[in-house]
Amino acid sequence: MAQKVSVKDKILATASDLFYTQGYNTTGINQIIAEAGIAIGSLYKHYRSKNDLLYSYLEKQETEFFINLDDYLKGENDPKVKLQKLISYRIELQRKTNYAGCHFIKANAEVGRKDEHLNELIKNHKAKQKAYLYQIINQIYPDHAQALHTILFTDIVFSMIEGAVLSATIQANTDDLESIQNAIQQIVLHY
Amino acid sequence: MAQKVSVKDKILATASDLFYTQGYNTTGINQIIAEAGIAIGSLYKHYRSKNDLLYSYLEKQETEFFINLDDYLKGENDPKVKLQKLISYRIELQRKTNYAGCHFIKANAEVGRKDEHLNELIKNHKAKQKAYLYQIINQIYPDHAQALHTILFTDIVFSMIEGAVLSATIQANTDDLESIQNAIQQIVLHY
DNA sequence: GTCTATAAGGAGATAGAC
DNA sequence: GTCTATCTCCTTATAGAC
Repeated sequence: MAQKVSVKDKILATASDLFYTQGYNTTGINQIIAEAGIAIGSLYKHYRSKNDLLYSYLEKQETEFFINLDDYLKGENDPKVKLQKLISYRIELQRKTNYAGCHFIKANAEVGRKDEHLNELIKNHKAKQKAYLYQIINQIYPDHAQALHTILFTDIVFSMIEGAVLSATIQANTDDLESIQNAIQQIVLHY
Repeated sequence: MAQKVSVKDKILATASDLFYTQGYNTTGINQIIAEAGIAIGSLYKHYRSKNDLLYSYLEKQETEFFINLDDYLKGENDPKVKLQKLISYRIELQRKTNYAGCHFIKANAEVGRKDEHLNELIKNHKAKQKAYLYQIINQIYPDHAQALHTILFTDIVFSMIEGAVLSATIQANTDDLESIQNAIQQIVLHY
């Protein structure tokens, strides 16, 4: 069973790349089939519509994001270092993708809340990211005896990361991501 | 000189509203002229292209954003209160616009850095926002004798605001904006 | 799986009459 | 300023032959 790279996977890989780098609305079906080197009949055999392709793209990103993050943090036990590395993970991702930003934020800005299914995918992803962060911060401050409670600290760190990733897509650099990494490091070491 | 509302202004107002609420790429020229109740000939008499309309829209937003912010903070002298009110300003803006987010971030996500002129407009706006914030924070900590330097503190507050505004567009609420307002309040009061 | 043809509609933009 | 006509091109999606 299975060829090396199935046609279905090739379609999704090409569409994903185009949606991410040049946007969903400005990517046409014809461009997808041309760059994937497949026939239009094959595309509509595997995917009902362009919208269906968008969902599949984000569902795959959702899975891969956390698999790669787990892999990146594997073997690290100090939660303070984990938090630093979580930001390093985002920095490396931005550099690798030429500062293309977060897949989900981009889709949100292009399509928005009109599409309920899409909005659910995006909200779920962001909730998972926040929960992941909470779990690390809770290990740093297990007794909650800090100036800022764990939940509130998670909220502000989450917002910082979101804002700094956004800034990377505008400025085409990781300056703000490095700033917040530096500041969070200082906060965690001193308090 | 001047009618009550010039045709040129009406075009820009309609286009601005549509670009902001439903996006630039998904808004057509025909929709703009229909909702503005003007003729297509008039549109192209005042604006060279749809792209030209996008620039004019953001240039006007740039001006209005700071005029309204100045007005909102007018009469407030305590920099700590100013910082709180600056975030309240963003919270009110999001509630008023049904959580449509930041005009510039949306344009950045839809068009991106491909359009150099657009990217310049966006970078300038964000730089001005940061400078505005820096000026307030510098009044709070004029001697810099704090754990976090003024520049670094400005960076993280800026990222927090950006991230929390973004979150408002995804969640259709101001929870994260209120969280960061709360946290910043605590930080400023205690340190 | 491939190919081509085509439907049905929308896009941005221009030109000319009034 | 208004109106309508039109140009050219592109869009998503379907159908059928091979």
